[in-house]
Amino acid sequence: MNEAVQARVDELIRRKGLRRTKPRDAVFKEAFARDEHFTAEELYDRVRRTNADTSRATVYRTLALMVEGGLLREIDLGEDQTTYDPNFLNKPAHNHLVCIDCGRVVEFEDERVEAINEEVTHKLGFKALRQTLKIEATCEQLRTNGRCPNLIAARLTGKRLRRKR
Amino acid sequence: MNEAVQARVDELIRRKGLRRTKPRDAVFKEAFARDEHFTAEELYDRVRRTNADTSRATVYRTLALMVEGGLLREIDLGEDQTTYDPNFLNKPAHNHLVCIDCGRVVEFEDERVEAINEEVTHKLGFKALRQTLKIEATCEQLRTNGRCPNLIAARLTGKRLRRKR
DNA sequence: GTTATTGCAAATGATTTGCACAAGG
DNA sequence: CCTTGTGCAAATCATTTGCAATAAC
Repeated sequence: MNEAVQARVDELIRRKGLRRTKPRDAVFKEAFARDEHFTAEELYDRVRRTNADTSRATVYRTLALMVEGGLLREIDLGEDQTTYDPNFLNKPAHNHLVCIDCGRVVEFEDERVEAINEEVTHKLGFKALRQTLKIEATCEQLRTNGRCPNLIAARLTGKRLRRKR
Repeated sequence: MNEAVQARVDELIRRKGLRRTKPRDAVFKEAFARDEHFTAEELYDRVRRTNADTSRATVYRTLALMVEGGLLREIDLGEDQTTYDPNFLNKPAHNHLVCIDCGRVVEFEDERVEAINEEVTHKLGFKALRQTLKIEATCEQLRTNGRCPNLIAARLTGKRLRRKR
């Protein structure tokens, strides 16, 4: 959790008149410890490693707080569980490409997409607030070489590649 | 349900070796009776009006069938329930703008967005399969006039405007 | 006749919530 | 102190599933 994030957390605490508590701080910290997306359960597991008495309820409650405060964004990766993205503070308008072969998620930015979005939205009589572009794609490497490092890694870690329980 | 949709349904039935049943046909028919998005529960209600003995289970099962067969797409409108969009057969690459003031959803197409998506995706080493762009926006009419017909209508129908149970 | 399909009710699973106790300011 | 925050367990609620009965082909 860098200074910029720290500042946003502090501001959130202040603005909402919240109290500083150990469990909540542990969740804040863990959420921004890496730039990876995570589910509530994954974050819970991570928090528990250093803070064994934190409850799921607190994790969920703090997640809701961060989303409402604009620190975190919920993104739709086609999973049944909600996925949280901690990278919007650094890259406020980034998009996601999801590989349906290996499940890898690549973030990318492109100001042209935004410009067009703004234009279209304005033409329709609205004012764009935020946007999410998700591209589902297949892996060229896999198609041409018959193999892709991410797919191999995903299989090794037992990662579930397609949606639904 | 027009001929084109009918043909796709027939093809799905044939390709999967499914049987023609009354409950299932009722769901197919109702799903494409209008070009509006719907939730499973809404579709269930609509189906029940003409086919009072159809069960929720069949509605869910048929929805899954249509999604898998590419007739319907699940879209993320920020609701807790899954929303289904029957318009991808006619407009395979359309996008959604969601007004956070009144909840109205506007569909739009723009080939420039697609072109850029293709380019970016290719550059990243993937091949785009499908994409979803969701723009969350505020209503200019509401901001300047202090009122917007959709918001009034939404309030009248008791439509829930923001997410979560 | 077989096999797919259905409706029902029970199961599932992520998320939320009520409540009594603990901790922050 | 006086609230806000917490953990726990129970509640929710959309969706899925097992199963015996029913309908396709």
